Amino acid sequence: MNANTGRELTTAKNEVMTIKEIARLAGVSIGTVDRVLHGRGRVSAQNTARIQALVAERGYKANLFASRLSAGAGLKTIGVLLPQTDQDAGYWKFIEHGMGKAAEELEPLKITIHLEGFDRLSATDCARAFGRLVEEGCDALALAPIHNTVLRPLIDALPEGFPLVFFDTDLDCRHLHGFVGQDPFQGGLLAGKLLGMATLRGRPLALVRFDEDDAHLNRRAEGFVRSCLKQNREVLELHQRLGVGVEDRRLDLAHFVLGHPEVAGLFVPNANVSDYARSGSGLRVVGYDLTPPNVAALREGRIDVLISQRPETMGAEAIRLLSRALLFGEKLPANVNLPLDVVLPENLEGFLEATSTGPPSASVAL
Amino acid sequence: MNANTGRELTTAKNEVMTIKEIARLAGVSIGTVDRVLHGRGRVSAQNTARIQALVAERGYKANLFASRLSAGAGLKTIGVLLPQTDQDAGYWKFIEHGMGKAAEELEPLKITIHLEGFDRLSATDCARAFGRLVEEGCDALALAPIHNTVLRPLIDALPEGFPLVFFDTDLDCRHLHGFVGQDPFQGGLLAGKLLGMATLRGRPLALVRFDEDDAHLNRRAEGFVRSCLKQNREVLELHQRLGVGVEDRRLDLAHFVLGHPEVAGLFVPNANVSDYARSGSGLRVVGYDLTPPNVAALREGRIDVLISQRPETMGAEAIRLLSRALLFGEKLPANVNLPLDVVLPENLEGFLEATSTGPPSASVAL
DNA sequence: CCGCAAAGTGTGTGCGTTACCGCAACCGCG
DNA sequence: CGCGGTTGCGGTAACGCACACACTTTGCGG
Repeated sequence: MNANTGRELTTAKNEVMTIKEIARLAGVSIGTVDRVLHGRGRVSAQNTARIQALVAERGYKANLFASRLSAGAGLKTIGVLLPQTDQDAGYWKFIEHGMGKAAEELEPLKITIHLEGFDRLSATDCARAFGRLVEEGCDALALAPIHNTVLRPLIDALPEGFPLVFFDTDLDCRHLHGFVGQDPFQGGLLAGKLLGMATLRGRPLALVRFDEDDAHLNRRAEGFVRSCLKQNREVLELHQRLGVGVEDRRLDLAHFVLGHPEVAGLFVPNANVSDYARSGSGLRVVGYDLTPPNVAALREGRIDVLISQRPETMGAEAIRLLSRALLFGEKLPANVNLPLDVVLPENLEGFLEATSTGPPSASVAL
Repeated sequence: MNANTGRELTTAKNEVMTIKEIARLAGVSIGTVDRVLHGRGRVSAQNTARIQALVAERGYKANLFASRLSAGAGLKTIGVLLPQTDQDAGYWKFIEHGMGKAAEELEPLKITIHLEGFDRLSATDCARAFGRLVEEGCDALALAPIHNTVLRPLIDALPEGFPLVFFDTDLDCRHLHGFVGQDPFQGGLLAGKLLGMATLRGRPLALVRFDEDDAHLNRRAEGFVRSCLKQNREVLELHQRLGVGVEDRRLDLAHFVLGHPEVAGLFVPNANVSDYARSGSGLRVVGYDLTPPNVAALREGRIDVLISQRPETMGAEAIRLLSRALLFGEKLPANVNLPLDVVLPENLEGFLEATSTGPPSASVAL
């Protein structure tokens, strides 16, 4: 009989503690225990101490079902703050979709999601949306802290222990929180490596630089440059003004290629990569995100590799993290480090089908 | 005010139907409604009809919390059948780990997992383990149907509607079931493409063929050959006997390389790829699975790319699918198509950290 | 010494479902 | 007609927790 036969994956505690049992052991009534558990005072110091000791010692945990049943409507709300879904080439729409999937799963558990969108270009609009969210009286918050300077004081004003999760971008604040996202530097490294594999040794590589002051983008670029250094390759930069149309970008690219015929590969560190997809040149192209135009270009062979951050997974995981915190009192921080997905035409379908709400890391329907 | 402001992701039904309400509307007692709902008979035909109509019409759904609370012990068990975790280079151990993660999340929901391991090389042992599992009286089953001929009749003997999920390999049977796994043919295509990117055009590629009669492996090999055809490359095959040690494999490889100096890349369609990692030759190597020796070889640059099937996600998803079926009565089939992960040293960490229980597809912590 | 408040504690009810008990009406048989 | 058995149904006690309320004890001022 091998060691793998007939095992349980969870240590079944055959003795489940109930409030009644704790009360019996402490020699008080369940009312008193209840008051201690919920910290509503009006209990003598010694009883408080004894009950707390018993709870810790016997590992009492409230029965989730009884608890949620008795809590009347018991409806919990998760507030979500993210840019309008038509911005950033639909990137946020994917995230929202993942959240919707998670929300469906959570419906039987009486958890609702309340979305507030803001204009990505307006910090004040972001702050206003945050205000609306707080007024709603959410029980937990998930947000993309893009406008960190406006948001930080607002976040710091939240009550301590308030369940909070950031996604896409992390934010350093004094509040304990979870994070769901990707390592941008590593993504740049990866892009460099992929272009290195696909081009002849020694040929220089190019990088598109956007004027935007986006920390994420810059870290990706840094990673890319580092990778080129490791490969002893020259890096050329194609500077790109903001707010320029596709036509201009193509012209700029064509001009750049003419001026640097030796360049063998191009890295576009964001979702705009389809604007730089090759038309005639032999330039290898690597970019970010599975937006519709990018997917089309990948299928047509005008982009070689896309790095995906699995936005639906991101949305779903953020919601899952918070639900577990709400339902089971699971404590944050609990981060989810999303993998850097390498997408080629050959494995594209798996990423598209995968409704990709799935996570790279843990929860139930929770 | 934009369309993205203040939306709910779930359609909140403000009027929640309870058994009591249904009973009132039908002019009977809740006991009668309960009997109809659970099909325990002893209810007149017209009452049965009326109640069923009301339930359908008003969209009554049992309150999960009340239901599980009253169900006394209420403990549900998911049975899992998989090979012993020390076989296949620890591949199954990863799956088990993912299941353990999911089990942890599910503990508060009173769902337990019961594991039965079998010897991968013995079909009869597999059948015996299945028997033990059924005797245990599980409420749902997750299994890796490797020995399909022995298992099919046993599976067909399960009661109709029994929650059933296959993982790793799918099995065609008359039972409705879910599946969690990867497309092997597409994986072979991907391997071909990656080797194509990393090697000079026109140079031939090689494929290791194992004697084993494994449908999964063969499909991967087929995909690889197809990819080479598309690239107009010759494919050479390195036949490998089963049960041969690492030393012999290395010798065989060295011999092969000497005999075919023009070969530029090697595809090993399973987790044994570290045995073929390059020592001195310039052969590019692509293989499968993030086993410890493979990960080490990838880090050392002796393997170029690993394709991962994210076994922990597989395990976790299988469990999640079943929990949702058990808890919410979600109906199967519900498949999870796992993406083909492309792993290079640059994005390796994301896959290792990611505890990867996360899914590529949907549900709660459930 | 009474009244009154506050502190400390227990009791009770409700949440929705399930399981079980038992009543009433009807059946057929001796 | 009386009796046991069946069918159809209502009633109700858990399940464990949360909350409201009522009760007892203490302390203090009048």
